[in-house]
Amino acid sequence: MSKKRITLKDISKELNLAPSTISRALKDHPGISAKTKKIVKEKVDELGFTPDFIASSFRNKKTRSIGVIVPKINIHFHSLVISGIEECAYRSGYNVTIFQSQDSYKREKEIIKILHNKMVEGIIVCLAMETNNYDHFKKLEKLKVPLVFYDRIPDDLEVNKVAINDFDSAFKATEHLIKIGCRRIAHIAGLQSTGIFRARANGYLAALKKYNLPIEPGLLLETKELSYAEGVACAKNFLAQPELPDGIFCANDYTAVSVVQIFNKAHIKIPQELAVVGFSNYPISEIIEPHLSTINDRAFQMGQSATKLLISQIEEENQDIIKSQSIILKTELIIRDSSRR
Amino acid sequence: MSKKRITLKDISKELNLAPSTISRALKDHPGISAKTKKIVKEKVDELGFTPDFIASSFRNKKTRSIGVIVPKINIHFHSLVISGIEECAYRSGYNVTIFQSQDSYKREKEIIKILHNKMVEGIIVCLAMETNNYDHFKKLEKLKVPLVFYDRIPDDLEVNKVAINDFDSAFKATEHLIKIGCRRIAHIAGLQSTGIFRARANGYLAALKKYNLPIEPGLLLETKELSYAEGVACAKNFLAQPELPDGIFCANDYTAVSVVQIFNKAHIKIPQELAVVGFSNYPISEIIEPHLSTINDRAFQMGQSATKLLISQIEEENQDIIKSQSIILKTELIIRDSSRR
DNA sequence: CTGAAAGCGCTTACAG
DNA sequence: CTGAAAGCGCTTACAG
Repeated sequence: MSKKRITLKDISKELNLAPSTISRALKDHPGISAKTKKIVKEKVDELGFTPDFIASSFRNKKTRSIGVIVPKINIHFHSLVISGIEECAYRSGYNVTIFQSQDSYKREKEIIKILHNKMVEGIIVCLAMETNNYDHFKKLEKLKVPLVFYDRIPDDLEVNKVAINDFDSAFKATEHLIKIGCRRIAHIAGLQSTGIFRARANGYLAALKKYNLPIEPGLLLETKELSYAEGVACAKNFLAQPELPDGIFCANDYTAVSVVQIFNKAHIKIPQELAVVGFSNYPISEIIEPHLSTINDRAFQMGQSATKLLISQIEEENQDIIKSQSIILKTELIIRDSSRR
Repeated sequence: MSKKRITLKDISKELNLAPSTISRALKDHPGISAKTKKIVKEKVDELGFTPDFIASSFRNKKTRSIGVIVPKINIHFHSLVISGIEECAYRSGYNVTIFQSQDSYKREKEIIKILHNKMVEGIIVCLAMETNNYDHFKKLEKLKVPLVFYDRIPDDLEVNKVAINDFDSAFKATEHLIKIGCRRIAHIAGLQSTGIFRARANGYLAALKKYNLPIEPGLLLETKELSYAEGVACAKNFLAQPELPDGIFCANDYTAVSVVQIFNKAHIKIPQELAVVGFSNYPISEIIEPHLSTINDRAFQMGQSATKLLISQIEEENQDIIKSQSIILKTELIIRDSSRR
């Protein structure tokens, strides 16, 4: 499609040297004289030659490219993870090819099939919501394609993974509410069939238990996707209860924002009468009034760690001794006005 | 790295057929008997063969892969555009390799160099903030690498581009404020050396002119990056003026949100005493109270259109007759409570 | 309808 | 320090 590319052979003809010499000179191969290297590099610059990357990928069986499968790119958390992936990959000389599963199991399988065609040297995945069969990943493992999961991770599979400790984070958040004096603490939870949301709910429950606070089923509401609208519904549910909660820990920031707004409208003072903690440290948490206490979930670092881990596996010489690694990132409780008393 | 891949040759040996026959059978080539196709396909399924994509890319000089350069992935607008790009590319059988320029001219040039190595068949770009020299793109054009720009576009270059009409959109927004009765309308503008922000400011000015409203320099404030914090500063500036504005059109939603919050705190009623319109339809515009009127800037469609345009250029047989195309997407003024009287 | 052969542009083991 | 040769796994023009 473009006009004819310049090849190694063209350079070799121009200089009366073998193509192999040109190739080596360009790679600073030790067994080539400095003089030869110099004239080769000059000619290459003059003609604007760049080696054909596909040809050399083909020859080397190395594409220096990694695949990433996310549910949706336009979710802030994932866009931050991708940003961390790209940043780390770029510095290491890899490119990032990106796919959206749209939370569909079928599409995830299709993508795996495409990626398996060896265009990538390794894959980073956040599972689709629908996925609960992992055979497509097991196939990849057999072919020794390095694989790293982040955030949503296959339940009981020995895999490389990067995650935060959702249980601990939820425990910390709930404990914080207890320590500032809350005694009737509610939780807006994500879908309990998803591991991370179950862990957050369990962390909440564990904190209540540790401080001998009663556990009331009516104060733990499960949502399907932690949407703003679902948060509004939960907040109204709490408001309608005979005794109001004095603290709410929400499994994400969107639902926490709805709680803040609905209770504001009901003239219940935040944080004096109701303290609120969210989860994820979305940009909105610093904009809503009062600013929202939340858990920094380290999305950018998650992308970086996943990439580092993946690349280390790709470049590991002895593929046989590789063990699956699990990286747990430390989260941080950010205390802002919504829970500052 | 993986165990030995199965190749065409392996299949051909198993079936006592020539590799060329296998290759053709798999592509449903007309000159192969249905019977042969059937046995080939069965064997291929049995052995789990998939053709080596790199080898065929190398042979065909086609990677079916497009490159995308965005300033930063974790900006909502860009993540939406990328989402549109991925969606459209996936349906057309292309993959998307993504790079962040981090708004650096130097890095943008490096990326172009990497991409030029022919790993991609075409490129979609949103210029880095710093970029005002386009030589690196001109080089690509000479090599006939299809190129499409979106959002931030080289000033006076004949290129393929997808954008919205910023002037018209700003005009519409300002006109809306005038029609609901505002007479002292301010504008929080983006950096005026950037084309799109200049166009928005000009649209604002044109609307004032058309309706014979006075143009007061003190009511047009330029910011560097339309950040939330800059919005706060502008809002305070307006509040300190002897006569307050009764309408503000902001060049993005973040600054509009700051205006809403600062004026709320000063007990100025929105929309009764001050009407506000933002730009971009960020998720926060539907969360902040009162909900924000804004311009839907069609980010997802922008990604889709850019991809369609790029692919049409890639697949155009006769590369010589290609003219650069310019697609302008229609924006939509979304009226919400912040400007509903 | 099928096969033999050449070649895409590199890289590397081998030879000198 | 340099070169000749083989080959990565496909595809396609040519021949039959």
